Order: sequence, then structure tokens, then C-alpha cells
Amino acid sequence: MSENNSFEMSKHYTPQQVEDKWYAKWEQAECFHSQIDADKKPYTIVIPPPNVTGKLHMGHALNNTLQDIMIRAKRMQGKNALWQPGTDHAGIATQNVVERELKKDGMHRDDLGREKFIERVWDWKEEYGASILNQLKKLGSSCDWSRERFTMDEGLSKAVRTVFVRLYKEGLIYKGRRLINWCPKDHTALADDEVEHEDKNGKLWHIKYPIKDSSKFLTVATTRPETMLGDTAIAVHPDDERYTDLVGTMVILPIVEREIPIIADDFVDPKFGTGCVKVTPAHDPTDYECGLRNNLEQIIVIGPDGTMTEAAGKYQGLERFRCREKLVEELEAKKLLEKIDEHPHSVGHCYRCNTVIEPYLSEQWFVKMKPLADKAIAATEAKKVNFHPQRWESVYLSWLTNVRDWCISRQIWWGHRIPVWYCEDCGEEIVEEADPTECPKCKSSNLKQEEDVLDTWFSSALWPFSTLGWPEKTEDLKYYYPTNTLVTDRGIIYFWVARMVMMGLHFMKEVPFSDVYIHGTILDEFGAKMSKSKGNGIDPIVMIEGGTQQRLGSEFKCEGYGADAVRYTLAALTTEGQDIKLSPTRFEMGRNFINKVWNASRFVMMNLTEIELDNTEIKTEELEFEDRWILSRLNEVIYDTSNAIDNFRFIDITKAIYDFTWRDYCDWYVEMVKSRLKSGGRSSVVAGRVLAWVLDNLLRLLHPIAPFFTEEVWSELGKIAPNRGLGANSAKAGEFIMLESWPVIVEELRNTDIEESMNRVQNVVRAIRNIRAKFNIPHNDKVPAVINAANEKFVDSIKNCVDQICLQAVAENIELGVNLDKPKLAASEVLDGAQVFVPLSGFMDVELEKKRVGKDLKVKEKSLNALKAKLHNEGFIAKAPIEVVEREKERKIELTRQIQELKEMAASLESEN
RNA sequence: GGGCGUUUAGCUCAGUUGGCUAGAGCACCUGCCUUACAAGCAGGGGGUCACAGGUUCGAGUCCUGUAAUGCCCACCA
Repeated sequence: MSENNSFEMSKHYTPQQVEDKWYAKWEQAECFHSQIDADKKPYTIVIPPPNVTGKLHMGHALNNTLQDIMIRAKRMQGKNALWQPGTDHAGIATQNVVERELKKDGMHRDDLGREKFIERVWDWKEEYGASILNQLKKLGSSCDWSRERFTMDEGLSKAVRTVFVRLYKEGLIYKGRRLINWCPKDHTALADDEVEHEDKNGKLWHIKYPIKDSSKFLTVATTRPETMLGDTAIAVHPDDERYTDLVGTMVILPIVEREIPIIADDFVDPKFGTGCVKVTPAHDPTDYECGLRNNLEQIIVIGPDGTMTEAAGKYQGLERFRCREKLVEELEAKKLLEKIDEHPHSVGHCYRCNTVIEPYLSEQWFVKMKPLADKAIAATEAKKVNFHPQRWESVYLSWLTNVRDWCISRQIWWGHRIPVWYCEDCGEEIVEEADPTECPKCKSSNLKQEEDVLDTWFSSALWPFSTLGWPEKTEDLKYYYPTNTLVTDRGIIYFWVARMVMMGLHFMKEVPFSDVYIHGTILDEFGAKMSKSKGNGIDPIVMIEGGTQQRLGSEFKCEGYGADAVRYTLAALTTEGQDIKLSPTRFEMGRNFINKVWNASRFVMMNLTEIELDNTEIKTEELEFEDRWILSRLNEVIYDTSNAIDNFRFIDITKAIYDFTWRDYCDWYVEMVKSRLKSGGRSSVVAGRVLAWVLDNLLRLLHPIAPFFTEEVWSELGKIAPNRGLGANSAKAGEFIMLESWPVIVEELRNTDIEESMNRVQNVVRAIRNIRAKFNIPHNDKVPAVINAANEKFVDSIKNCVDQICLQAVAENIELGVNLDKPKLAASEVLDGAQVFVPLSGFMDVELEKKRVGKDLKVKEKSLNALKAKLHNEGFIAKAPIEVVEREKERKIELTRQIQELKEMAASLESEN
């Protein structure tokens, strides 16, 4: 669009022509940039850093839309808004991606070696790592890209090392040989919360273990027979009288032929199975604990790659599940298998690759959690961190309360290598921030760094302060930390939110953010989680730009709704904490609304170019009825919108703006002002200025939700109506709406009397329109009408609006007053405070009208009866607040009047028949 | 096994501290291409608020229980 040719604005808004242009302008003008400004309060959000391997999905689109709404609103509200962006190195996920690429070339990471492989990953990151950030830009995200960080960049790596070394020296990081969760495919340890449990229909094998020096057997039940090769005891409950005599004697472990003791331990549930449990300390967490208590040997029979070890004897080298089959066959052959039961139980899977997790005994690094968790619990209970919706607080607290030590070492290559060195000569363990060159103890330079890297979440936990320059004592940290709001999904409350709180408190002595907003999860139209494997995802970029995608087994084509429509729709679907069932067509809601505002803007600009706008002050007394009404409503919607933003009520933000724009501004104000615009003169100037001012305000309110659209329209409006205010020569606006100030409430413009009058006008107009529709009056035929008011107050409140009523209802010769007679052959509607008659002459259908009146009478009599009963209730009169009782009494009087009028109408119709 | 949600119109959902006749979008019916908008305008139909008790003058809203459904946690060998 070029200057002053708004007549050529297309009937439909086309986002594709607008969005990239504005994003480039914003970036060029550094609109997203935030820097320290002592005169302004900061408002900071750190982005949940997407994985560098990531592709924008609907969850991201929702998450970032909500963050951008908050950031843009606060920026307009005068805060120094910083949205800190960046990406996460995503250890296992990224390593897997690059390994898959290598595989295509027939290579394995071992072929390259550690250094070359890591180089390869960095290359991959440089090439593809920014793609998800570019997608965030398509969404309109106003992140300060000049501050973009990566969890493995230099500064953040330094933060990681500092944290590790300090925690180590404080005794909060230690190395230990423990039973941990092992993924045989990714070949690494995992933290407890990285294991996903799935219910499976498994089997329970009952195996007979011969008792030594006896012909009898003890039967144990197991879901994992292959682990029996590593059994080192049989346990029974100490009080289980069936076995008291056997405790202390031995059984022969079948196949292996090892003698193992029968021990007593109260973890055994005597009611389950036979009450005898095989104990495999190296392959089961419960058995591990039992083994420690009873000093049992730990025999590792399954190796890190998921195949059986040398200790498995003849089964050595067999894959674990293949071994299970073979072993069961052998037991069966030896008649040692008593029975096999169906047994549903939960099986742990790797959250990255879905492989069945193997409990594995190995040396790993751990963070001692209790001291850190205690601080987080205390801070949360002191309301330093507030969850929205609040119920997530208890979920988070119960995790913190029961948290176990965090296994942070990973046996992969891509990540922060643990800053621990071992002296090859004297065995000294050296833990330093800087790479050591010699052993402090024996001065040897023969040092070897720990092979393991840290869990990805270790660096994510530092995100709110590491991105602001920590461990340096930066001004940014002083100014922006603690941040304000964290917006995320419930899925990472443990992984991320809790750990950030712990680390923030420990290293910064302050919580990292005061509010945590947990939004719902996006589901497909059937209520299922979106996933790659189900193919039910909706690609946000396709929704924004248009294109095709494979979905639910067929090709799905989308014209492209634009980022604003996508954002609007997502915000409109965001109710406090509810999951969102989404289908592609739901974005029509946003598209239609944006298009409606587009057309309203088009109307305004078309008209503004036709009238001589001036820069004089619009005096209050020059405002006409509808002007005063829309300005009053505008103030209300500013209040409601601001309030909704402060309370994270995203659906309420959209609803307030939608209703005001569509129902008030378009349906009524624009319609009421049309004739004035054509009439010329001062009245048209006033109307034009009010139209522009209200549009300007509503664009500002809408901007956080629909940034591209509002920027485009606002800039066009500025060309036609440079004076945005109602005052004389109001201050000239800036270049970008995104940097404009948030609309301010002007109390003097609130006018409840006008709103009440307008309500009456609308009711009268609707009544006439209703009658017109029911009796099929051609839409250009003006009808006469009689408004028989119940009192003078009603007459006074709308008497200046009679012409307007005529215009809106396509009526003429309206008679307004009290005690007016019903005209002949008229239809009527009874409203609060008045009865409207429309004489119909040739269109009159007495039978139809009798039906209408009868129906209305029935409904009203029913509510009157209910109301009478209520008012006869002594309890109600005595206990309900006076206002409520008074209101009901007035309502009764009004209803009685209406019923009376309906009855008279009915009688009159009878006589006309 | 424990914890937390959800159940309101044909569909998807609002309904903030209990209080006027329970709302919206989509879908549906009727009439309109009325020079901002058919992605639209005007009018309309449609709900024993899952069920059963209870508290209260008054319950969609609070309490107890039941049923369906979903999510999370848990050492169910």
C-alpha cells in the first residue's frame, strides 16, 4: 500500500504481504532490544530454550505466543521489556541427529573419534541450529536477538564449570557407584525423571529353585527371568511362617548352579505370589537396596549394550530379550517353570529414544539434592515463586520433597564435559574451573579428563542467570535478575522449573522468577497428544504461511491464516490450565476476526479521506450520543484487557477485545455514524476523529496478540489521521505501534447513563428488527413504530435517539411516549421499560402474532412465578443482601407490567380477529 | 496404589469471591451479495449445567459420595 490510497485496500486482509516486511523493520529499528535504563522498571522473560534440533510445533507456537503477548503488553505499558532468547544444545537429541546423518554415509561416531565428531556436531549446529529461531520470528516473537545465547557458548560453558566446581567443593556433587537408569541404545545413564513408564501386558514367570540338600523347591515369580543369572539371594518376609525354617539355608540357582542364601527382609510382600523374591542386586533398584542391607554380591549379567556379559555364562553375548526367550525355553525343558501368568506392569523407557531402560550398576556423578531442594521449598512456601494455575505448586513441591539425588553424568560426547581430571600417576582427582596442566599433588602432567558429559538440564538450570552474564557480576544481572514470568508446559516442571529455582537460590540467593505460568497441552481434534508417530500434528508454519503437510495419513492443504490469526486463535483457546483440542479449521476464528478488524479499518480510512479532518480540540459537548457511548465502552475494555493481562487470563483478553470491536464498534458505532459521515460539517469531523481515536486504541489493545496486522493498519491510519487524539494537535505518534504507549483509562469518559440509554436503544431496534424479520417486511421498507414507555425516565433516556432508531431499524414516524395506545393491526414486543408496536397493515398475520405473544407470555409468567415464590420466602427477605432483594422486587414489578401488557395485547388481537 | 484435572447447547469451550432470564465460536434454520466486511449482515431454534445426597434464603459455582474420562507420580518381584 502506498500513501493515501486506502480505497484500494483489498476486501480481505492478506497477511503474507505484510508480516515479513514488518518483522524486518522492527529488527532494523532495534525495537526488540532492551538495555539497562535506570528510569524504567525491567520486565523480563527468559525463553524456554528450544532444542537446536527442534522444529516449531504447536506447543512452541502456543508457548511463545503467550510470552510475546506478555512482553509486548508490558513494553507498551512502559516497562523495559526483555525477552531473552536462545537455544539448548540438547545433548542426546542432537547427538542422535548427527549420528543418524553419519549412518547415512555408512559411518559411526567411533570412526571419527570424539574430537572430530564434536566438530561435526558444531557444523551441524551452525547450519541448522537457527531454523527454529527463524520460525519463532515468523510467529512475530519480539525477542532481543542481540542477546541470543546457546547453552554451550563460551559464557554459558563458564557458568556450567563454575557451578560444577562450587557444588563439588561444597560437597553437593559427588561420584558414586550406583544402580542407575541406563539406555542401552543411547549408551548412557539417565536421570530418574528421564525415564517414562508405560503400562505393558507382561508375563510373570514362576520359576522353581531347588532347595539345597532337599528334593523340594522354592518358587519365585519374576517379570524378567534373564536377571536370574545375577541372583545372589532369595528373600522372604521375616514374619512369614511358611519360610521361617528355611531362612539361612541355601537354594541352588538353576542353570548357573550357584548356591545362594535364603534371607529375611521386610521389603517382601508375603501376599504377592509365593512370598519368595529372587534378589538381583545389580539389576533391580529394590534388590539393589536389599543387597546393600544384606551385604550381597552384585553380579552384572547385562552389559551396557544390552547383551549378556561373561557372568551370564553360556548366555554371554546374547541380546537381553533373546536371552529371556532362550532361558525360558531351557527352564521349561528342565521342568523348572511352574507356570506363566499374564501380568500387567509398567516398564521404563528412554524419553529420548523409547528403548526399554535397563537398571545398570555403574560409576556416575550425582548432585545431592536435599539441601538445594529445601531452599526451593522454603522460598516457594514464602510465596517468592507463584504458580498459575496455583495447583501446580503442590505438584512441584511434592517432587521437591521426595527428590532423590540427580544423576548428572552422561556417557555421550555432545555436551559440557565434566571438569574433573585424574592424575594417571598418583590417581588424584582434580576439579578446577581452568584446565589443569599438572597434578597439584605429584606435579605429574599426565592428566586425563573425565570422559562423561553433563546432563543437558544441568546447563538449562542456570539459564535465567547464565544468560545475563553470570558468573561475572554484570550490571545486567543486577538489573534484570530475578526475572518476572516463566511461561512453560507442565511437562518440564521437574526437569527445568524446579532445578532453575534451586540453582537460582543457591548461586544468586534469589528465586529466578516470581511467576510461573503453566499453560495447557495442545491435543489433536480427538483429544490425543500430538506426536510424530501418530502423524496428527499441525504445522504452525503451514497454518501461518500456507502450504501442505502430511496429516493423519493424507495430504492437508492450508491457504495460510497468517501469524496474527494463529496467535489470536491460540490465545482465545487458552483458558486457565485447560488442555487445548485443536484442529486446523479452528484458526478460522482468528482469521475471521482479524479480517473483520481489517474491514472496519478500511471503512474508517475510506471515510477519513473524504472528510476534512482538522486538528481542533473535540470538546465534550460536541460529542454526540453514540460518540459518548463508544468512548465509555472503550474505557471499559481498556480496563478489562489490562486486567486480563495482569492475571494471565488470555481468553479474557481476546474476548474483551473481540466483543468491543465486533459487537460495539462495528455492529453499532460504525453503523450509527454512517449518516453523519455523509452529512459533512462539524458532526462528520467529530465522528471521524472519534472513529480514528477508538480504532487507534483498539489497535493498541490488540497489538500484543496481533502484532503484524496492527502495525500495518496503524501505520496506514497514521498517514490519513496524523492526529490520533481528541485534543487539539495531539502529540504525534511514533513510527511503530509496538513502541507506543498502552491505552490509558480516562475516567471522565465513563458514562453509565449513556450506556443504559444505549442499551434501551439497542433493545428497541432489535424489537423492531425482530418484528420485521418475523413478518417478512422487505428490508428497504420503512415501518412506523410506537414506543410505549412505562415511564418518563425511559422516554427521556432515549428521546434524542429517535432518528438513530429509525436509521438502525429502518423505521419512520416513530411515536415515543407514555400511555400510548396500541395501533391497529400491529405486532408488538415487550421489553424492559417499554412496549414497542409496529403497525403492519398488509403484512399483519394475527395468528402468527398471537403465537408470539402467547409464547412470550408463557415464558414471562413462569419467571414471575419463580420470582414470587422467592419473594414469599421469608428466609430470602431476611438473609439476602438488601440490594439483591430490592433488585428482585423491582424485577417483579417490571415483569408484572410486562405480563399485563402482553395480556392486553392478546385481548386486543382476539378482537381484531 | 497415591495425587491432580475434566464432565455445561449437535461440536469445541467460557462462566474469577454462591445472587437478575446460564454465555461465546462453529454447526443448524429463515431472510439478505444493503457501496467496510458473504471470512459478512439481520433474525431465530437449541441446555433437567454427568449422577446422588448435603450446606444455604439461594448452588453450574461450596461439601460428601458415585460414575465416566484424561494426566502425573510410585521400588506392582
